[in-house]
Amino acid sequence: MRPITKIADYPIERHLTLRERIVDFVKEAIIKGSLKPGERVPEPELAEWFGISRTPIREAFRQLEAHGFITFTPRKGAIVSPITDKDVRDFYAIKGLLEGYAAKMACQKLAGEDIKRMEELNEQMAKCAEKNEVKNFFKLDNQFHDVFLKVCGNDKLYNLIHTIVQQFERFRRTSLSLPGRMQSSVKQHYEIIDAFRKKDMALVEKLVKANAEKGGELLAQEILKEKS
Amino acid sequence: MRPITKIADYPIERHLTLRERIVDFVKEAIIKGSLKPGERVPEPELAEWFGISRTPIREAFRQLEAHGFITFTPRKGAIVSPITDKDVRDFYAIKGLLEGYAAKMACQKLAGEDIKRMEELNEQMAKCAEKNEVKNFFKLDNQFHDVFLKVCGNDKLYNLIHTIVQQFERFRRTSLSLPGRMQSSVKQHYEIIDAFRKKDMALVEKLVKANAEKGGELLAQEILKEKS
DNA sequence: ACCTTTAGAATTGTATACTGTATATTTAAA
DNA sequence: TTTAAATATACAGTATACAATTCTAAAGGT
Repeated sequence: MRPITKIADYPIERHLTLRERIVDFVKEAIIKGSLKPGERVPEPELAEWFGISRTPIREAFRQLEAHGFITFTPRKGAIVSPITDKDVRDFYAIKGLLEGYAAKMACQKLAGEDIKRMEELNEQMAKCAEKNEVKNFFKLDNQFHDVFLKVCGNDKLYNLIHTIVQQFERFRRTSLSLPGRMQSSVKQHYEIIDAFRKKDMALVEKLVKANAEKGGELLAQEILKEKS
Repeated sequence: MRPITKIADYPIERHLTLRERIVDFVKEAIIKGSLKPGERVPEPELAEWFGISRTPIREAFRQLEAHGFITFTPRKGAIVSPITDKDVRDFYAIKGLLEGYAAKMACQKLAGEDIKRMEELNEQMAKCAEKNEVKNFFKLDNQFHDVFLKVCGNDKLYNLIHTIVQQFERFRRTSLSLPGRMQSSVKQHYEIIDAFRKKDMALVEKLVKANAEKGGELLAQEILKEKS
């Protein structure tokens, strides 16, 4: 018989646990917008839907709760965390602060090739802006920011920003689709790239912060509109 | 018969769920240091110890994991999250940034009575420093920072700083007990109060940031020593 | 003596079942 | 018709049981 153990030598496609799959699913649903803020997320319904027991779902809920995606109200069960315009402003003030700092720290370390990559990404974003391709623009924008966030050297900071941003992905897309927003973002990015090239730490920090705050402000207004 | 429903009128002492109690217990154990970084936290053992089933424990673990207290390794189970000196430096850079910003924002809003409270707290801290009462000093220090963190007006920021700080409580105490650390902290606080009184936003930000960074640096060194 | 295999122990992941409490609904009485 | 009480229902919390996987260790063959 052939040595079956050979299988072990190949990278085993680790099957996600049910809990992990539920986390991914619900998170995705919230981000995509199919689950709206305030909407109930009933445990038994999910269990039935997936054909599994409540146990892994409850564990997933704890994780989602801890990351701010869902909120537990004593005997109402779980609902998608509602977000007010103040929440957005608060969070984006933090995001701007953190990203600005990260950019400042990355400033010296940034290699020429990093800057080149940012330029390429921004050019692609410009194209997306022309064609009004929000989804692609969104992806590229994340990659753009990732360049200097990774380089800044503070891993905790990188993770923290990611956690924060993730909670607002559901609104960011609608914000980007506002008329002219993508174009103005591209313009801001060029300024940022320029500042990076000059290695002007203070300017980089200021611009990145301004970029975040601008986005936050638009988002906040968007949420206010949705509410009414 | 007397109307039993009257009972409902009184604030019912809501009993904590087992999960919540486990979370508190483990968190406390980690903070106090009875559970050390890298140490295993076995599910079945806790279950037996408390005389309960594994279910609430597993849910508690998800929460603790999400907040960075424990780490899951695929089939090793849970261990207390190890912390390197780099982790501390990274986190305190963030903390300094956030607290500095919070202080700056609070600067205008701070009432005379708030400043008075900070002064009182700092005087008590000075006494603790003399008597070398680390535990009390620690509490007062938290209250001191809470004054302007609450006033800053950004609730998310307040929560975020709390989450971060909590993870390092286990090290902060040992750091405070270093010779002269409490005294120097008290001195820094007086400078901060002074800046608040002058409503010098830039100075307040700078001092608060410096205060955090100083603490972080000492902590990082302390951890390096413990490692060796 | 060494490698392989296989049985066993331990541990995580999941399902099912039970319990207590709260909310909803229905029924009875004023 | 309104209110109050009682029953039913739904759901969160918890316990127990089982399945699947992995690590350990001992047994057997080369």
